[in-house]
Amino acid sequence: MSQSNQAPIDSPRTQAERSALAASSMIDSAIELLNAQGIEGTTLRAIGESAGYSRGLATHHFGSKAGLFRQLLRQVHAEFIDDLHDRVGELSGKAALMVANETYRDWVLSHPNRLRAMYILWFGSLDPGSEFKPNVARFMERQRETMAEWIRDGQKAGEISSAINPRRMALQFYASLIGINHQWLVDPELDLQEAYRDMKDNMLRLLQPD
Amino acid sequence: MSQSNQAPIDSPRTQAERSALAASSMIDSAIELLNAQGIEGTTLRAIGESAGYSRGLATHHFGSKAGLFRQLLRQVHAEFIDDLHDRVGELSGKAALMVANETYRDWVLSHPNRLRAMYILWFGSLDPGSEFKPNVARFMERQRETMAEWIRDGQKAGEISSAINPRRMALQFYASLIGINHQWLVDPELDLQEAYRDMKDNMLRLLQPD
DNA sequence: TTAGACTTGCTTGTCGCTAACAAGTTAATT
DNA sequence: AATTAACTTGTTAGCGACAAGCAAGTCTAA
Repeated sequence: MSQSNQAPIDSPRTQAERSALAASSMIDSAIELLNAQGIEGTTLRAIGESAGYSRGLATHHFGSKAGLFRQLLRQVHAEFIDDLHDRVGELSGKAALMVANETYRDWVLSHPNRLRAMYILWFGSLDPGSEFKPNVARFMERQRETMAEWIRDGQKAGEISSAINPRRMALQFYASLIGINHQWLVDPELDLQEAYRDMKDNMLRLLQPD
Repeated sequence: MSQSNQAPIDSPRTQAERSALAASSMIDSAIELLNAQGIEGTTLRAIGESAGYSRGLATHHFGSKAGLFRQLLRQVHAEFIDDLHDRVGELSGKAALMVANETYRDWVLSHPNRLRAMYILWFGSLDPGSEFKPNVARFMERQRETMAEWIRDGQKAGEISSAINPRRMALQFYASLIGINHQWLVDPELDLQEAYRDMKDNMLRLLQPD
């Protein structure tokens, strides 16, 4: 297998830089490998070597394969949340929900490999033995709570039906998101943008006060 | 690891019976192991031995781990479809959609291990290297098409809004189902029955003619 | 019916690969 | 120069997969 990344030509001066670069290169390699080969094909040896290092460095840095995936998820989760936060800004209620929908859709287009890697790990995480399932559960719970908060704001503003239970409706919305992305991963022919548009329309319809 | 199943005391007389019993015992063992240990922990050795046979029989029967999972899914899919068909009967339109929802919910209660094993494999199937992804994709596509047909019937009968695109709405409904089950698997504390009830209410609301 | 040939079900031996850990080497910091 | 951190290499147990062999069941012919 050819090396898709290379060790830096000018090695960084400090240990911290050297270490950080190695970790980040290996995370990037892992994302590419997850997209190309799946979880099984993403071996620690392949991660290290395709990042330009030895077969053992990934283990040394992350302790275990699960440790690496945990770190990978932490990073992608943080990137997504930062992006979402920037785009939602001071919005709340319906508007925030719509922007969140669009942020997801745009990630599919702009960072498809990162999103796919994240979902591959999410869906792989429900193995009873999985060590990073708690990370996934916590992230999803926080996302749902954020959505529920937006719904509450929208109710106060009168733009969302007060008959709705925010926490439960957030769960339904989040389920739609996950289910759509799953079906897209299983069948890449699926028109994801159309599905996102339909989901958005349905959400608006369900939120509307009578 | 103790053996949860045992080889039959009275060995069946014919080769065909012997073989069928072995295959079925190993599939059952695999379902239990998937629930207890996940995909990784479900080794071919454990499957064979916990069914009362040798470490090599699962490989011999199913060719590979993927082959075994393929067969497992084929069986569980068939069981589910049979059950669904029995319960839906001659119903169509809204009524059929509601019965399908209830059938799913009841499976969660009556065959939790079978359902969980199925979902573990579904979610594990989107590995690029997965050999049983096509099975999953085809099953889901057929289920969606069945739902779309019910929606079309409901539109003809005037009980479902004619503004709806059946194929696309079926995708949305199916996504909800998958997403809810995923979140339940990640967090078993989640109130699945409540989520199913909410999903049903939302479906009715979305289908309703203006 | 029954003895030997044949077929099928099952077990054991083995190989290459993996994750993980330990021990060693090289590079940076003090 | 001494110490610490980053990285590489050696090694082990366990995995899936395949091949070879053994045992149980089935068939055929006298």
